[in-house]
Amino acid sequence: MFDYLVIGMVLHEELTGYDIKKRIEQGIGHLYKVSHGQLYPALKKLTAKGYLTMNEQMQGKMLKKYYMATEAGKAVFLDWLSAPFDPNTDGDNYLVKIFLLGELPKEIRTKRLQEYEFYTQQLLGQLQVVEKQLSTENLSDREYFELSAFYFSYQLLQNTTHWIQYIKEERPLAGFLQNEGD
Amino acid sequence: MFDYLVIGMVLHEELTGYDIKKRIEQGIGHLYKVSHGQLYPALKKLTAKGYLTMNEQMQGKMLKKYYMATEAGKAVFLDWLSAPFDPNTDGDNYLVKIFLLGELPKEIRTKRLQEYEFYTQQLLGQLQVVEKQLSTENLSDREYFELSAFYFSYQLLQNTTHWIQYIKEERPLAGFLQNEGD
DNA sequence: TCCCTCATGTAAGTAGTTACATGATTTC
DNA sequence: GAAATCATGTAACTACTTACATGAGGGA
Repeated sequence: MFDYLVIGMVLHEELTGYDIKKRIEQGIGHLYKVSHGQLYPALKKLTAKGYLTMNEQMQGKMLKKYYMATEAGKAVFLDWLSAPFDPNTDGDNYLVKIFLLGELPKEIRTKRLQEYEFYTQQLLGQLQVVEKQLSTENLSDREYFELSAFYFSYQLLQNTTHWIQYIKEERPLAGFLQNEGD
Repeated sequence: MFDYLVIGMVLHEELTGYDIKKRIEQGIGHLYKVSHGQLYPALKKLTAKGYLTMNEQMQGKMLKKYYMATEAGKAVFLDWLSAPFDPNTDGDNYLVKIFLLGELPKEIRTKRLQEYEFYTQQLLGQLQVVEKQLSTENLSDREYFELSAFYFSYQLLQNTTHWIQYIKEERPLAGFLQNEGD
């Protein structure tokens, strides 16, 4: 998963390890952490496997290593990204896949987003059933805060569903946050 | 962190490993995963350290092991939970701490929630600055989906802030999801 | 001159997953 | 009688974090 994300960063441009880390952080850094102790060995491994090429360049006294995906790298990346949504492996970190989804042709992309949407709506339905069975009155402190975590999950799922519906239609992002209430 | 969560589950009642896993999953299972290959060794370790007691009981032909926190266990748990909010260690998984927050006296609890709120609002402010500098027109497919991930983070942070404000005041949970738009 | 960012790497240790392994109880 | 759930454990492997280690470049 992390390997695919790395390959996905260097499909169209040469980047250094440092750049790759920054790009990931700028996009999904609030929800996905990368340490450089994880990244540099991964770059080595992916280069050895033939999924990346490495191109050393001197800049002043600094030796920089620029990486880019090979054809083999692009192929395994697209295989991974094209695969149908699987709650077991994609349930967490679906955000990573969506972050990269622009690399897929529109038809496949839409299909994948429909699967994500279906999945989140199913989950939401399950939480709605649970929610109806809950008693939210006369709660102890303990119960109040335990339940608050449930409501947090519930809210998150609602908003995720809303977001997927929005981007599935590729509606303009500028209006995304304003339209919360519609 | 996981260790404290486990101790937190058995402060007031004896539970089996299996029960502990279920309780965690029911509360925060959508956002925090527990494997039993992680739990059973942890129960052993925490018992060896003197933070839990273990009490074996035969039920039919099944040997069940009931765990409960010792005074030492309760002490380290409360130390951990009472500690001021630290973005480095609590930034992720603040949900775990809030899940257990009912164990703290109201004053400390409120102080901790104010810290969480302050932190999320600061982050939100940062994202607002970034958002204003973004151009969201004439995006390539690639750029559209990369940015969509940014907006997801943004939305999440907005909702988290809203949620923290809500539970800080201990307002009735039943009304939480309805009041999205106010 | 100092500090921050850029830039790359290793290595020890920690944590976690997955599969292996087994068997009882309950529900349909 | 089959399937799902209850119940506990180990062990190999994988992944990740953290600290160690080094140094250049740019701006105040």
